Amino acid sequence: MATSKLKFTDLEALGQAAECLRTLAHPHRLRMVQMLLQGDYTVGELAEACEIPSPMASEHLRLMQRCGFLSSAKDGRMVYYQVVEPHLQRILACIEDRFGVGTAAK
Amino acid sequence: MATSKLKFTDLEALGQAAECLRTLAHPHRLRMVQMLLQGDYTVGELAEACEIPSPMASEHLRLMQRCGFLSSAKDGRMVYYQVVEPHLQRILACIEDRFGVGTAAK
DNA sequence: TTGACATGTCGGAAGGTGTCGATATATATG
DNA sequence: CATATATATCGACACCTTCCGACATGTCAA
Repeated sequence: MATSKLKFTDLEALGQAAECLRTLAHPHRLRMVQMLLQGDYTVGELAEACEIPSPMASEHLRLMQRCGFLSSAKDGRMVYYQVVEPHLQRILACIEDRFGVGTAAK
Repeated sequence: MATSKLKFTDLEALGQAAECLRTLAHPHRLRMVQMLLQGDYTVGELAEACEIPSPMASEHLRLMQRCGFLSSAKDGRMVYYQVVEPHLQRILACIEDRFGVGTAAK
């Protein structure tokens, strides 16, 4: 191909992008991000929604916090997490568009 | 939280989404998808751009084809791959927006 | 203080993934 | 035919992630 004005992201940046995507690529973490994009939740609430014990949820949240996806705010003995990475909303919208959104409006 | 009309994707669908994201979450595969969104390339061209041997590129392409991301067309002894999953363009746009696009316009 | 609860952290076992080398298939050239 | 090229596939190994159990930290209530 006669490379005219093609622009590619360099492999090093793509390595960081891949790391972020791998952090996101887990059903429980996807669920947590999806929930946190719609409101604030504690570790326990997120754990219950994912049907996993709280310590494991805490570990997933820690991974996403280290990636810069989430921030946490302590309130008493509860900890609320929030989404701080703005691109997550667009990516989750893609996923919901492709894999559907549950009709569980309760 | 008084769950009013929150809609969450069920965990099984998120499992499939996570599998797709894991397939995408690799620097070489991201580069291949980025290139294939801008034109047609052979296995060898993709391998050279990723600085990996062709057999390894072939393996990455096979993974993405099994995920439904790509399709292939044979022309002589070359094989051209194309992007067939429409959401990939939006996701790559997100990644380029977050991690930048190389200014290597040659 | 003691006890209960919410969250966080550590160590190890099991499974999956990436990478490499060698080999296989298919196609064009001489 | 033999050879070279392009792509695909297989086996094996190291590495990473996930998960679980146990324990630690921190906070509230009595």
